[in-house]
Amino acid sequence: MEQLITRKNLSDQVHDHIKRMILSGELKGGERVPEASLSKLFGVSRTPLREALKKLSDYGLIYLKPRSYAEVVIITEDEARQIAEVRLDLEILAAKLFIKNAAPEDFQELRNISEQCLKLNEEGDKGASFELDSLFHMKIAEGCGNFCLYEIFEKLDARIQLLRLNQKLTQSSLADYIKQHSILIAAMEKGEGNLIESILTSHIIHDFHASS
Amino acid sequence: MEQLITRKNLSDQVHDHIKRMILSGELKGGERVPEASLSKLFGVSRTPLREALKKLSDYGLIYLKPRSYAEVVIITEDEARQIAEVRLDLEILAAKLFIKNAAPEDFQELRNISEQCLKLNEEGDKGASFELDSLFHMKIAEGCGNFCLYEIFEKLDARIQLLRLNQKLTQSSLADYIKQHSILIAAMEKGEGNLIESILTSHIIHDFHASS
DNA sequence: ATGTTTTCTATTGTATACAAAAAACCATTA
DNA sequence: TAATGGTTTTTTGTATACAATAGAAAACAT
Repeated sequence: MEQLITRKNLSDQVHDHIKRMILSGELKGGERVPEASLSKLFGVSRTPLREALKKLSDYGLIYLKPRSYAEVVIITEDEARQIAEVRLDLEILAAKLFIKNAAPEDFQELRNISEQCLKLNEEGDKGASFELDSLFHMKIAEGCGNFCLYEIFEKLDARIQLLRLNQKLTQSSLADYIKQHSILIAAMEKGEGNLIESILTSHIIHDFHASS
Repeated sequence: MEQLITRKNLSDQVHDHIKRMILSGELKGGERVPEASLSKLFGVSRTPLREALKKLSDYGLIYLKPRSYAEVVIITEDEARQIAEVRLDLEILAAKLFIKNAAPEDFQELRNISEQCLKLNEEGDKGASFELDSLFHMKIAEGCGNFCLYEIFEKLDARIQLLRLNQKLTQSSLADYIKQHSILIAAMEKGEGNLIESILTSHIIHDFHASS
């Protein structure tokens, strides 16, 4: 956690940069990611770039074909289904732990994020709205008090964001989706486990169906 | 999956080797892992070694203090609790998916592993017995048909094995633990969800309590 | 024209050299 | 003696050069 402040080494910077390029759609699925050209683009040597690519590969964002080229992954429909399956299970766990461990401020933060997410969607800023949606779910993972679970969410989140890129959602359908966040918060505050499960189930299914 | 066959690049070999050194206790928690001396030990340059260390760091086996040294992680009691918490949840998910997706041969394989695991413990070969215990749980993750879940298990498994090193368990207590595998298999064959949950709960709690 | 072999080129894998920073050491001082 | 400051040493961060291999292109045979 503490190196988040000092992290100035090129590997991590490059990693974050390429990650953003992938998640913004600048680098598309299937596109090749040659070390040489990217290192020239960023003005760094191949060493930190290789380390960045390896990490991206571990996080499932690029496919590192050994002794050959690297390319941005394409998430198949079946993989998306599997990710949603695991995600639903873990979101339920995270929400239940959140109830036990979160402070009132954490709930307030969720409300703020949720409101802003909805507002950004109304303003038509899809990209920023997506980011806040991710943040909403990550905040639950953070507030649940289980760092191991948070790490798993981090890895899943990258691939979920990648899936979003291929979703063609209308603004109103997205609004419905985002509004579920408030319902979830309410259910968590009341501690109603069954309700949480059903809300999340419909929430994640919504997410998955939109992508397939 | 396919590079498991061809993987002959030094980074991965070194990674596996160091991982084994850590999980066998040859490299103890808190011990420093300097690049230079290890690269000399393995007869490779620092480049593949660095890549191996980065990966080990991503898998939570070593702590890479930026611009400083690397050391084998020490899993605190609280972290162990968190890992067990997530693990229990995911084992239940995996077992339920296993029921739906596994072939009869998969069940047979579980039985074989479980039996051999028990035998090795009776023979006093703790290390090999532990390995088969890990394999048992990994086979469930493999057979459940969700690769994403399998990947998460892979990461958790490394840390769980590390925890085992500090457990001081008697042979008979271990035998009790291993015997629960057969009960779990039976419950999975009958498809009794509630029973699976209670078995796994006591199984994982056993694991955790032994480590704290 | 098509399939196969061969050569070439582009790209990754590895080693090494140098730069930068942190940790360890030691002398100095209050 | 404990604390402090500067110096040395160790260790990591980065760049670059060379080796090896896979993919692409070209030459060849059928």
